[in-house]
Amino acid sequence: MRARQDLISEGDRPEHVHLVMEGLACRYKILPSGRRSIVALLIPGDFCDLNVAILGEMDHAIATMSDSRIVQIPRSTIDELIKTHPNITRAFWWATLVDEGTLREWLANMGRRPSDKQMAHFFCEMFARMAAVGRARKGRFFLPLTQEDLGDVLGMSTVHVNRTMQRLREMELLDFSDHEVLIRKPDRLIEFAEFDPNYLHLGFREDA
Amino acid sequence: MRARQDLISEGDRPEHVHLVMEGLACRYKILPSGRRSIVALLIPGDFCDLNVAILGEMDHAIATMSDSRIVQIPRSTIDELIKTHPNITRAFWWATLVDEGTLREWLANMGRRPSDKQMAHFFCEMFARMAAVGRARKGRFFLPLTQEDLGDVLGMSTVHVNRTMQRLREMELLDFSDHEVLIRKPDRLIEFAEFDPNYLHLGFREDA
DNA sequence: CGCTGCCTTGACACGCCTCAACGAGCGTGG
DNA sequence: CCACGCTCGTTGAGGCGTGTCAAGGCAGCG
Repeated sequence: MRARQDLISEGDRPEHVHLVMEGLACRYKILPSGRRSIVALLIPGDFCDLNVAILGEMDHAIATMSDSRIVQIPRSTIDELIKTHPNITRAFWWATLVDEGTLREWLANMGRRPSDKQMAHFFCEMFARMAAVGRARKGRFFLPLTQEDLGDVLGMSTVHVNRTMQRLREMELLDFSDHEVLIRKPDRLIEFAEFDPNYLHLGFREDA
Repeated sequence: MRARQDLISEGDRPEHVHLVMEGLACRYKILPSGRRSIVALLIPGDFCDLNVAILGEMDHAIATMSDSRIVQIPRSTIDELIKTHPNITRAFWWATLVDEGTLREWLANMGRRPSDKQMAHFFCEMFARMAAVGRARKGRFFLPLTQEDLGDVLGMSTVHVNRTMQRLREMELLDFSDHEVLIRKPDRLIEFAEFDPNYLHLGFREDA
């Protein structure tokens, strides 16, 4: 799929479950005021809408951020797997629980951290996730977001995103330009952001 | 359990899954700065930590807000159910997906709404949820939170919680004192808060 | 060449936080 | 029985963080 296209809209009851193979997508909501809130980013390996298999109706929309490769899996296939393969069901469930953990972290991050730490924390998370699926090398990874998108992720205005980024750059923690992130001083960034990846449950899946 | 006690702490790997029968509990995180963020409220009928059954380790803590009645279910029982009863697994999964939807709504709420609407939205949600489990009558329900707690839910300071509440009271939308909420003008409150309960997936479970 | 999208900057206003103090209710102990 | 200390709600003053508005620059592209 091309960049900036809706995979699914709020209220849909799609017949397929989507899985990101390549590229970047996001979950978002549009509020009555017209403002957008991005509530999750989906990277290769992430399911977009396992919700649908269970809940039926989407309570948010999903769109691509960049050109992406997306796999569609018929809902009936998922249903079948759930009925017959407890282990796979468990894995699916596991995936949604990790999503949930990430949401909690974002919520705490947004509610109780100053904007620079919040932003730093976000980049730490993306780095950890991208690295976990082999999409980061030497502190570098591709992140096709504009500053406006970032604002919708972090809940701040574009102007403030811009200024906060400049501060992180001046602190020599990271660079972000041309859709590429470069982590300059990983240790100091992690320390500054107070980043603890436990909520991502990356580990070696020993807990599954 | 008595009020204000931890059911589970971050990092625990408890042997039981907890279910709230009576009272109120919350999920929360303490940030390194010492600030608390409450990321969910658990009312009668809510599971506290199905996470544990799948993920193993808690990435947040859970505490009671009021005296509560809590049921403990051995983890092994849950495991057993998952292995042998796809329908029950599906129901558990359903529950965590609803939690997730609520988190997304809180996130959008916190990031992109002014504080008065955010607060109004929160009360709408609690009313809807309490009503759904028969804990609300005539626009009244019990909510054992202090203004400080509310601040940790909404991501604002106690002082600002206080002032925002006064505004909602002056608008004659609702009252909240002595741990009791009274919705004065439900229609106007819902309109003001731009509340749409779809994300709670209450319905009649037709989508399950 | 003139779009258009995105980043950047400045000025200004306001929302919200912090600090500080006070009052009301309430349980506890003298 | 009253004094005390606690928690919680309330208020005021002042300052900083962020949002808004507006303008300009730069690169890509038709």
